[in-house]
Amino acid sequence: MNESSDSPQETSRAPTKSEKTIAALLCAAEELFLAKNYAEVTMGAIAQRSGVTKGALYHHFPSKEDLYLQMMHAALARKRALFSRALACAGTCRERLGRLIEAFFDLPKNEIGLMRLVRRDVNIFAPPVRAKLVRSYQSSLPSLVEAVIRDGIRDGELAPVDPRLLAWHFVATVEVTLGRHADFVFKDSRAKLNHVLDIFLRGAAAARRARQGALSYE
Amino acid sequence: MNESSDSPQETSRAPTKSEKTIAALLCAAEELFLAKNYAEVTMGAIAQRSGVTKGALYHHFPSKEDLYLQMMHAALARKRALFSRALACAGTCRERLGRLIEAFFDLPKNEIGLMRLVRRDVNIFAPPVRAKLVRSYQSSLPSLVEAVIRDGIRDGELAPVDPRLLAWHFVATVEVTLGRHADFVFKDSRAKLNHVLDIFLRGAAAARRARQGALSYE
DNA sequence: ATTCAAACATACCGACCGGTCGGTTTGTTA
DNA sequence: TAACAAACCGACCGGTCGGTATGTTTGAAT
Repeated sequence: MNESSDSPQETSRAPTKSEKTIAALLCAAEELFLAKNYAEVTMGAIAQRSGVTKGALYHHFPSKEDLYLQMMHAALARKRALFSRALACAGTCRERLGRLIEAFFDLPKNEIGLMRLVRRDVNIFAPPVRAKLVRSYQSSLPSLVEAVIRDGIRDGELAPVDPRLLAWHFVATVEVTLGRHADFVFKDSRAKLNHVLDIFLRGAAAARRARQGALSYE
Repeated sequence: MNESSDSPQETSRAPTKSEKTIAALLCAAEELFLAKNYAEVTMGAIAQRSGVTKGALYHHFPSKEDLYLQMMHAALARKRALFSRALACAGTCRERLGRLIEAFFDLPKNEIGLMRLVRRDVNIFAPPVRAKLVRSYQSSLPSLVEAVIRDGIRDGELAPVDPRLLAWHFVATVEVTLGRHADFVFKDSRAKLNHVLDIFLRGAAAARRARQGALSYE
């Protein structure tokens, strides 16, 4: 691997040959890991799809696991940056979460798929690696949501429930609307967005008109 | 395999030697598939844990995939029977769903784990098999919930949202409370139960006399 | 007791896959 | 253009695992 020119702060210079290869490998890995199970994706297949050989692959990545993790961490970092921007604006909790969902639904299919993939695949790695992956995922979405929810609770907009737990509920609610059936129920992503916010904030019970003036909890 | 004495209607007679072996194999498969990833569980390991050899295993099950599927289908059938009983009682939607959650939380750890396992592993099978697995899971829990929810909508207790979608939201809400963090937040499963019902029915928004005076479960 | 099929055990095969290694190309520098 | 290192190739290895072939035991019916 070449750490020589890899700095955490990306500068936009002309891409090296090596960098282009690495990018191609990471891209191929994304597609294949999305399409098939971890165990079924072979290093040979990844190399082949990248137009290089296994030798070249192992020149840049020390192992299959490392390739997967680098791919996933990069993907999660992209999401974190995107979602952070979406949540940066001021407004009510509902508005900010709406922005987030909007950004999420506007993502291309494969990018959304990666967010589901990581939740599916964490369990196949040993504890130390798994923990790192979980943290990476955590910081890419749930912890961002948690911050917004914490604000919402502080401002009396949300019920005083454990913020992290609420964040997970929110993520879970969004994830439900990613299934095929949801596409059948809602005509556009705007409808989905409102549905998610309504379900998460107001729940599934009926008779939810009069909720404005009531006392808050305790 | 011996289909000779396997009838859909189980009669309680003395278990054949072969049946005991099959049961041991299925049991071992459960434990191993729960503990490790599908690809990492070897047929040899399953046989060894059952106290037999690979030859015996392949005498009863034609393939690894088939063994996994039989194991999972049996597990899901158990759940379906249990949950059906829990939902059979009359009452409000909230009460019936409460019964269901109760039954769910009372399940031993490994049985709960199997419900999560199937959602994790569906993606590793080819479409025809996957579809069958999905249907099996679907009928073990979500479709039961859907029926209750349909009643709730009919009676004006729930908002007129697509019942199937609501059922998935409910399942997702329950699943969130299975994490480690939830055990840290709630002291007992009774607290968890009320939390799930509150979140699912009323949402996360404040401005509601949430827990105290309201009609909580039972 | 004989028989015969089901229920196992043992040894093995073939395929695959992650990873390695020696050698070759390519590009850069002096 | 000589020299050197990074990039890359492709054949190969060690090991594993699903699955099979074949022999041996059990047990119940005849």
